[in-house]
Amino acid sequence: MSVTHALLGFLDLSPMTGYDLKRSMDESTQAFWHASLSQIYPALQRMQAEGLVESETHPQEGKPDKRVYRITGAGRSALTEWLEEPVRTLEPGKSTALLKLFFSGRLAPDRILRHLRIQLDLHQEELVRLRDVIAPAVARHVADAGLTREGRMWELVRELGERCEATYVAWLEHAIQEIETRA
Amino acid sequence: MSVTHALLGFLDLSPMTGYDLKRSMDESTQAFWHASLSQIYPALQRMQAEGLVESETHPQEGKPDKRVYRITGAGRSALTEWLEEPVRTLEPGKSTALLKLFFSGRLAPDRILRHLRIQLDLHQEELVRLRDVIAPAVARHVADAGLTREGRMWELVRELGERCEATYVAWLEHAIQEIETRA
DNA sequence: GGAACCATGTAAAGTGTTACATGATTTT
DNA sequence: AAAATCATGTAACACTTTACATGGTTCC
Repeated sequence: MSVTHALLGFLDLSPMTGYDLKRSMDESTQAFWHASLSQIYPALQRMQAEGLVESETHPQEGKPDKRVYRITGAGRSALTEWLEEPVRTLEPGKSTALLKLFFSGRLAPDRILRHLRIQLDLHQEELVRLRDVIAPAVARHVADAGLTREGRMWELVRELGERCEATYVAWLEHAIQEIETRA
Repeated sequence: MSVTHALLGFLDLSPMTGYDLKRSMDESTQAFWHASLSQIYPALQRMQAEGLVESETHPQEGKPDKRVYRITGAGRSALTEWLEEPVRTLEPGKSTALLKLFFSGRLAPDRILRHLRIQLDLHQEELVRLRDVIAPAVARHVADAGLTREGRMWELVRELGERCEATYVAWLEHAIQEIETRA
């Protein structure tokens, strides 16, 4: 179970609530790692039972009490151990969009084109987000908190995201043209 | 559950056993869709109960009887319906390797480099496989079976795979150099 | 006035992996 | 002699998603 490690990674940067963790993920690792709140809350409880994190409750009015989690020494050890172990296999992903395209030979060309144009929009938006929203956010965060070594990693990962999305967009344009001309 | 649709997609091309389906997936959609045998066998039974497929048993000696599945009219309808529905959201994937890199700020640079070089090997191998194994396999299959429209889709998807792997490899080389020079 | 945000969680259902169980044939 | 291929499946476990439940505040 690797939600654990993702949460430890974020909690190693600063103490946070489950809600904060979800937001952090959505704003950074979203494209290659994500988790839902109903997965995060039980995971944090389990992690506390295992001694990887500890929590403090901050009472609030009109809202549920805020529960701030903090990584423990044991948690930091577990994180380091996990980080030091290299990934030795290619992890196959899942893409419904590609699976559909793969089997779309029997579909009418204009139906395929419609699907591809929807994908093009989505990936173009993501590309813009990575360039105009995430890139400055990483830069700001590094400048503010002075997390230079961490920031270098974030920027590297973001750069891969940008390159992959650019590749995807270029391929979609190519695929659309291919199908348009041969239809 | 989309194992169902993947299986329907393959069975629409020709009748097959569960074992065949697994092999077909491994040889084609593996990078963006996969399933294990212990997922495939129960799925086929469920699909038969739902009337999406039907099966014939071919007795064999020394081996378990071969059970060949064939798509039904209802199965073909379900497949078409699914194919015609466009994918309207970006599906976030999961990459343990990227998640680790994202949190590797505290790791020693040569440890990070070791991880990245392992990844480089894996992705270079995959790139070779796509170019030298999959590309001719697609071409052969199209020539043999004359599945020209399907083949065009397969080739398009393969091309994306190749472009993405090439991008990934280039980025890994860039990341390795970055860390080597700044370490 | 409604949507989105903050903030917690539970329960049920769905999906996927790993281990187990069998056993002949073919390749290394 | 060991490993891989062919060929089927079950059982237990692990993980994820969706729906439910609550309720005040802030933005449009």
